[in-house]
Amino acid sequence: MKRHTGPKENLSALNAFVKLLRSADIVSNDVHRQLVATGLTISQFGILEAIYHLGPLCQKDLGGKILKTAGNITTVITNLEKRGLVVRSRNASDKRYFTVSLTEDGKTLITDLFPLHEQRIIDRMSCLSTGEQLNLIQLCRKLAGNVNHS
Amino acid sequence: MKRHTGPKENLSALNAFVKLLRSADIVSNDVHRQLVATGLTISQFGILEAIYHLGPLCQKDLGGKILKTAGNITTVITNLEKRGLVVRSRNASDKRYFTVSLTEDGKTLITDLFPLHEQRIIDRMSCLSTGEQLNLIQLCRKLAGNVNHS
DNA sequence: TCGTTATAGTTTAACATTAAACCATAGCGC
DNA sequence: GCGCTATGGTTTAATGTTAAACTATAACGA
Repeated sequence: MKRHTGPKENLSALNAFVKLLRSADIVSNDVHRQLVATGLTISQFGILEAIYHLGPLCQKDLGGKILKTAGNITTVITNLEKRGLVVRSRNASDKRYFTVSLTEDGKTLITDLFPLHEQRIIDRMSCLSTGEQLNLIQLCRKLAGNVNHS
Repeated sequence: MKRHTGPKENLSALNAFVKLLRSADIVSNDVHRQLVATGLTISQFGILEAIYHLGPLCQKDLGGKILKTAGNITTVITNLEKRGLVVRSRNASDKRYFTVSLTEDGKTLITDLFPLHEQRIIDRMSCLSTGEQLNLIQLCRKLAGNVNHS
């Protein structure tokens, strides 16, 4: 078990880090650019998408889904609520929780938007073959420390 | 040349997209978490690092390095200047440009911080073998549309 | 030279984001 | 029931972030 690796090994680690962050940034920008036209931010879209797929969630769980802090979730949910796209409701049995659900307007919007979003992702990722995509998924899974989950 | 691929191919594209963004997010958070103690934000660190490695740059180029908009660079540079870590100087031959350089304080700080930062990256990426890191670099290069650059 | 266009940077308004301090509710042990 | 601790959510202060409108300088063509 070798503790210190040589400069060459380190270079690939540094390069991989930089390339990973940068490509994720570029791809994310490309895919989300059109969101501007809908008046939604990336985080707002992420919240709508999460509830759309998983059903009503509490703010803590939503924070886990889009990897943001509790304070931030408060802000984003408040802004979505102002636009009438979601509603908070107190959980009766445990009053610490809110359950955040889509309104009819919110459901309509995300139902319209999601297929287009999905297609943009498919188009953007098409520069990789299916085999390369699966390869990338494996590497990212290892990096995220996520060994068994789908 | 097939235009429409089946649902299975699409699934891997969607999955790769989600995993890419999420793993980049997780890795970035892990590596940058300790920056809080230095009082620097990720963007501020990125600017210092860019000038440290490339020498004085104009704001436009700095924006290209950390992939942020011009308005944002103005803010970040202003905050770095307030802390005395960088200075703006007007370019004499073309007065539209500023050249942003490190002050002595800025140089000292990034010189101290960078080796630790580098080591954290190496440690964080060590869950991938060198071969896997090179593999990841290739895939990210393709995704970023960056076919020839190192 | 004048008008047009391009480019670097700033400003503005709105929202995002974080860490840290805080509030309220819940759970637990005595 | 009373503290203690844990947990979900909010608030605050500071900074980041964007798109869009704007200013200033430069480049270019008629």
